[in-house]
Amino acid sequence: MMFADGEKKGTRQRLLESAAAIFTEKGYANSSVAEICERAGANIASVNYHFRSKDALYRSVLQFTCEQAEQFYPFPSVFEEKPEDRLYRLILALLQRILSSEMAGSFYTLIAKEMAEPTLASAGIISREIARHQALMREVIRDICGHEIDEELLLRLHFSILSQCLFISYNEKGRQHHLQKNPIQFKDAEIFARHITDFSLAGMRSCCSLSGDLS
Amino acid sequence: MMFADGEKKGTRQRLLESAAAIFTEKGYANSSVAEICERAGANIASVNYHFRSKDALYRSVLQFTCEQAEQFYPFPSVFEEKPEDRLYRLILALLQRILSSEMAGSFYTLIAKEMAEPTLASAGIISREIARHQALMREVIRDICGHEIDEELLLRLHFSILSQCLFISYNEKGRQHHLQKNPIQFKDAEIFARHITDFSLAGMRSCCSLSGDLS
Amino acid sequence: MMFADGEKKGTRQRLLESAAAIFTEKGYANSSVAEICERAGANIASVNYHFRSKDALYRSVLQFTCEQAEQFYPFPSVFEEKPEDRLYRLILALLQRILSSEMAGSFYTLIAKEMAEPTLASAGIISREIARHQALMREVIRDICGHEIDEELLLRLHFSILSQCLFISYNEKGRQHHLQKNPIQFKDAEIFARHITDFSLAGMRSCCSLSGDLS
Amino acid sequence: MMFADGEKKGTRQRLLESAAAIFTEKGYANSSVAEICERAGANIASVNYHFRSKDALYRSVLQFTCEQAEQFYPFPSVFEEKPEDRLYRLILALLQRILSSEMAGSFYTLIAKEMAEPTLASAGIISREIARHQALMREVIRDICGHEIDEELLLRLHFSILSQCLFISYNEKGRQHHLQKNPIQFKDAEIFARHITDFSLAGMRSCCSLSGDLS
DNA sequence: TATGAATGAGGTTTCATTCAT
DNA sequence: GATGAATGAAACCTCATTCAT
Repeated sequence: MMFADGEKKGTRQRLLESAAAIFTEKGYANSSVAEICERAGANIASVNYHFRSKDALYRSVLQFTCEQAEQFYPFPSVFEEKPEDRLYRLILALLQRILSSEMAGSFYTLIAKEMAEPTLASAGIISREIARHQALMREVIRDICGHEIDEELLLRLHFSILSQCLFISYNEKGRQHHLQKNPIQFKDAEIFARHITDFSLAGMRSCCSLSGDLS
Repeated sequence: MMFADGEKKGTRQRLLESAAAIFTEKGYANSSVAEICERAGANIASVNYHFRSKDALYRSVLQFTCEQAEQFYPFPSVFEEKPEDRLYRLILALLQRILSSEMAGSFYTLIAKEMAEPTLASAGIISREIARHQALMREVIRDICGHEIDEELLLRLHFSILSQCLFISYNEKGRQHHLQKNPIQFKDAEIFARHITDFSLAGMRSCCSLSGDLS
Repeated sequence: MMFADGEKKGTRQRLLESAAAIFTEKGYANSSVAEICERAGANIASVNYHFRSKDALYRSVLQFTCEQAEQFYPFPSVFEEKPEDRLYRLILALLQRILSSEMAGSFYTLIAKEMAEPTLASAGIISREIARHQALMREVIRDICGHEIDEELLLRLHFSILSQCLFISYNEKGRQHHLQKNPIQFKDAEIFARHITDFSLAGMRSCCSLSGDLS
Repeated sequence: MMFADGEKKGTRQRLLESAAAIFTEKGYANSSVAEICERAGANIASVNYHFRSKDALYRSVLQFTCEQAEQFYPFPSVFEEKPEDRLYRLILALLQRILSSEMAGSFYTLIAKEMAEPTLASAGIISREIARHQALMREVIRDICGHEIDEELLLRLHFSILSQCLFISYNEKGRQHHLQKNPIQFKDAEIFARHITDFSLAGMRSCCSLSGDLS
């Protein structure tokens, strides 16, 4: 059922947004169906009515936040300018997807939580989406390092870049609590993207030439 | 009551080890006292007898795994060889602490989980230990980049290195499930440490000279 | 969902009545949620569904029995006959509230138990209701002893009267067991009210004139 | 086992005193064996070792506090002065037994709690001791009202006096919390005894003459 | 004589889910 | 299409008691 702008959102949609926010904040295990319904102003039975189970709701949330992220902060297309700029744009989009408060929840924060404490429920969509992003990233890395790059090295470079990006999601009460004085905000996205890009560009080039020298 | 080496361990110790393993595997919220006791071959009330609560048990596990890590894989002392080698040793020790299967659980995996989904119970020991490791890392970075390095940049460099190390802990069912074909094993620690070191050394130097150029 | 008179009561109401009876009989600490649910023919989780906790159920029971008492045996209005008769009616109403078996539980028996072993949960409603009854009682005492009566004396007279009334609640297995051959029943209420009134009237007058002589 | 003055008290004695204090403060149900042992500086198994069970410890505490009360504040012998003075002394001794802080616990406070929430464990000693005090009280009442007094009336007069005395024990957190501004202290015992005596003397005389008139 | 360790029964509470309307 | 009531399983915790030394 679709609503025109300004019309009242349906219960299903409100549940989706409420759940997205709460799962993003607390993770799957620490979120209760009751709390999600309460924040959505819906009946406690509505989750099971609309989604069959908490588990299925979670999967719907992954789908929903994934689409939202794609819509708000699309990844740069492959056919663009210099690879260095594409890398920056790719990293920036990732950070924005994590730090933005415009969306109901953050798909990539959920992904980061899934890495730490996987919910078997997630398998499908997360793997698919990561693969999609990975393909873009590998393309960029190849453009920078040369297409003859070793597969193992490619995996590791992707790993190094991705880990820095997802680590950004451990904000507020997690990393910030132990490491950071001030929480990282959306407006810092560009600065951090710049840093990660520069850091990683140098890292990539160095690793490639080392590897090249050896072979 | 004291036991000679090799003799049967006391219940408290078995609980500690069982809990370390289970918390490391599943995280705090997904672990149940019943399961911990069962694996330890202990009565379900024994957690309360020995530790007062699940929460306090968790804190004891943090303490225990922290000490174990320090004992098995100590960080390199400050008074050592070249800074580049010290960086490598620092990173290697971290990866070993995460990947080793010799210990009952992994303190740094618990830290990584705490970053993703913080348990307020953790505050003390984790902050303290992170600060300790951070101090060592900052010292190395300063030795490499020069002691006049900007504080903001120092924070970001530490962030970039640490994120790669902790991300290694998202193994088995997490990252591995979505990213990796094969789980990372203890024997890979040196390879990965080498990679992260090289990648980060280049990143650091590049960021420093960029920063230096600007000033 | 509404029920016509005589129709089956809702679970919430059955829980309230069951809890009122059991708390009145055994006190808070000796009553278990399981027993309350069993007597109400309800699931053990229903207390939490309807009242959130045993504690909150207890507060609801205080409220419920208080209203019931007020409805069944209202205190005499201030604008009545001679003060001596008002005193009698006030005391009688109190005893009836304690001894009646028409109501699910006895608010004033709960109050008496709270005096002996206070539950911090009770504070609000009990203090309020006691203050209400105290105001009525002080008014009567003043009418009998003269309005210039000393505040200290007023407190003590109220104390002497109230203590006799509440002591009546230590019935069945308490006082009766040690002091009384036969339990005091509802039909004895008038006899006892008569006794306490006469005893206290004489006491009040004597204390007042003694006090008057001194001044 | 007896100890000379100044010698270290045995565990059994320390348990008795600790239990007396805690039972007096919280009542049987709200006191835990663990807390009693802790306050006594004894092992948690010591209660069962020395007394067989919590229940048996409680009975020992009743016995112990009863003897202590008798020793510190003996009731006036029957062969004394005027009945009015004897009544005063009887009431005063009761209040002192309740309010004194010299003793490890208060037998009469325990009695008052037993009235509100009887522990079947208590039966024996409490009935016996109450009967003893009742006999003294009845003797006094008879001396004042005349020995031909009606048995029913005698019971009621005893009831009226005793209820006022025991009500004093609902101190600190109970009655005081709802009724009293300041807690009643040991030094107030005489004032209260005076009040209860005067109040009750007048009540008794009035009830007797009323009863006499009727007959 | 005494104790630290351990236990089992039972308590309250949480929670996802199902039922009946 | 939606909901308030109800439920069963399982979680954590408390506690008096017992065991083994």
